[in-house]
Amino acid sequence: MIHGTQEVLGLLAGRWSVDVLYLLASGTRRYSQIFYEVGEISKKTLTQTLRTLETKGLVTRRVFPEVPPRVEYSLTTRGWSLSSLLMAMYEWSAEDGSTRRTGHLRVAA
Amino acid sequence: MIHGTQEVLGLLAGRWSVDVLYLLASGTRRYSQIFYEVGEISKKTLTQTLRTLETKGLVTRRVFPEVPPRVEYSLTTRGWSLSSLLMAMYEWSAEDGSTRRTGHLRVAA
DNA sequence: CTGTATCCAGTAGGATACTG
DNA sequence: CAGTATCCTACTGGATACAG
Repeated sequence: MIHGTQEVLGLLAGRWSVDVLYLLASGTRRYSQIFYEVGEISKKTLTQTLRTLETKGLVTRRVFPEVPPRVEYSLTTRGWSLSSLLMAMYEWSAEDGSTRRTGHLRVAA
Repeated sequence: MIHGTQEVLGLLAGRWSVDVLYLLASGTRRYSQIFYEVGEISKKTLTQTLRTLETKGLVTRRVFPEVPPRVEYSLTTRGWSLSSLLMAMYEWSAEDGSTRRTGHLRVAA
């Protein structure tokens, strides 16, 4: 179990993986779009992050042989699958937040 | 959503956090027990990991004023709550493994 | 037994400049 | 536009020795 869990965390390793994954979960993006939308990242790190995510089978890289070059990134099926886990983490943190404030779960009225 | 997700990943940051969490999920342990059961960790890093988990509210540290000293670590409620998320990650990785081999989910006969 | 103190190496990631 | 190349800093964690 430890191993499987670490495997998931390994997929999400790196400062920017989650940001990129969330961004691509809202649609295919070109390199420069990601670069600007994701925020403070350097090009070196962005390229590195994208390549790593590609190697892990989470992201697809599609090159269009044009001038100037165009490269589009999108989630693979596996990437989409993993994004549901990202949502689960977000939901846990939200629930954790209200639980820690109120001492119990807030139930809809 | 990114923020909440990163918060969860922050709780699990560090090479040994998940190992310690899983270990404590199987019961309270003394310092030296964790040290030996977790494997290759150094004492410095173990102490650091435990203190960090304590600060994050995932682990409780209980000191018994004896000679020689005894210190017991266990999960807090929040730690238990988070461990269900660890299980979700494990289950995703297991499902991911069979899906990637077979191309579809394996269903019980 | 349960740590601290000190030193050190490996790695992630930023800054900047350059390329096809 | 979509990267590479180079240099550099900060942080994580291991090794070892020492302490209460």
